[in-house]
Amino acid sequence: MDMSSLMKALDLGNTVLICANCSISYSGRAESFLADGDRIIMIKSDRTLLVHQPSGSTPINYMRDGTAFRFSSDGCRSVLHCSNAKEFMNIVFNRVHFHSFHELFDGQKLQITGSERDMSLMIYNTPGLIEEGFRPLSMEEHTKFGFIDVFGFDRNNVLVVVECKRYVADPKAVDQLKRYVEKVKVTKGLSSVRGILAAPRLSPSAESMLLELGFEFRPISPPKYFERFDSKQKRLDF
Amino acid sequence: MDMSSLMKALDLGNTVLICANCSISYSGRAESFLADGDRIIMIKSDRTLLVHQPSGSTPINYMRDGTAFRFSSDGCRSVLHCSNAKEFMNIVFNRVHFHSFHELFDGQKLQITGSERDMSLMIYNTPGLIEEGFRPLSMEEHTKFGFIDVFGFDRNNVLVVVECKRYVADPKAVDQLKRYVEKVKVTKGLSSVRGILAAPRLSPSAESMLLELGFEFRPISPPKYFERFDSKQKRLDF
DNA sequence: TCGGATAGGCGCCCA
DNA sequence: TGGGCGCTTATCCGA
Repeated sequence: MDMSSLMKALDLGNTVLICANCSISYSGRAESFLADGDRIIMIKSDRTLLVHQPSGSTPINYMRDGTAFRFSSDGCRSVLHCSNAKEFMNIVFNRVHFHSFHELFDGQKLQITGSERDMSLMIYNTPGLIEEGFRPLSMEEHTKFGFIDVFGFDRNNVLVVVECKRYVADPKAVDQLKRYVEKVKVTKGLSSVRGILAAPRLSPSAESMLLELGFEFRPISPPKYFERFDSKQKRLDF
Repeated sequence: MDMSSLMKALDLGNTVLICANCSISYSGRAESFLADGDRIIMIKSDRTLLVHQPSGSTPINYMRDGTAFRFSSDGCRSVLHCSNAKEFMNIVFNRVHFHSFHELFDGQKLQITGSERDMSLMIYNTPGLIEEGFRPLSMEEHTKFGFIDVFGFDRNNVLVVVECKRYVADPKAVDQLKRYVEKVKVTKGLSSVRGILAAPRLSPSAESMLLELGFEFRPISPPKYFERFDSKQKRLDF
């Protein structure tokens, strides 16, 4: 591998692919070592470095954007030294199977639907999903009461806090709902505030926690969630 | 790009790299679309697919391991159809800049220190980090009381639950500690159990929550954490 | 920049 | 396989 051409490619903002047998040491937020093996190394134009093993979705090692790179060689082996403000990584190459540089143009962002926010929006626009007579007041109230997903009154004018989860609601979700309900109680000086957890489904311990706290569950899925796979789910078009 | 050779490479368990201008549609756990741009596509031997833009550390699109791939072409454009049990993805190629296949051998796992578990271990082995007279009983108790990091008695034989966080402890960490303390109280039938949060630092709202609950904070960092960068931090050698 | 929360989170361990 | 949870989480969004 021609080191100077690689460094030049990085300087030009190219994206670099290297396929090599190497070992990797990391020190920073933690410390790690990865013994010899074949990996794919990707260095992006923003100086993010990713090291991928031949299986798994997450990189086995990585450095965040803005990393500085330097090559060295002790005759026998070449080493890629990577560093940023708080971290170091050394990649020791045994053999480079392959490498290439690419100038890539991509300014696109992912357009996505089916997030937790979309779920909040659906409930806000169709309050009957929670119950007859539910009147949402606000969405994503970041100021007075924290980060409440949907917030409103029930038919008896009792305040309701709704927490949405796009997948199985677990104990953490109940913790979170509880925290928001407490916050609203204190802020508003109320003794009674309802807590409702809206999610496709509840985990067992989340269910027992919810019961114990006197909170409620609504089986609701994010819009478009699995619409193609679960024909039984009623779909609300927005 | 020769589609049949690519499919053959995948069948052989090779790892595939493609650099191409493409657009991507996804439907499954959510629904998304990514307009035309240059990306790096990686298909691993376990049939994980990753799509990387020229910046950022996370893939912009991906399919999990065990995905099935099929190519099609309508004369003008070729399309890679990806599917697994619950998800679909279509990658529509405008132009393939480059592609290659690699047979990779890597059975190595990352050896890492500085995790939350290492922090628990450090406290378990050096109880004085919590306070004089602290006697740990168990670590990572997964059975009776949940997932408590460190669990023990103080000098007055009062039960102590310690929750470790390797970075800034936030409101969720306090929620978690609270949940464990409650669980122990109920399980053991005790009225008084101490809760201690061990972390390098506390977020503001975590601090006020902790205070309100009568819990305590210990400024402790995971072993080796930033040892190389923060010379002011007292280091305990293990 | 910091704080708080979500994520198509992923990956690991254990029942 | 599903629950529970840590992560060198990353990323987004608002103050």
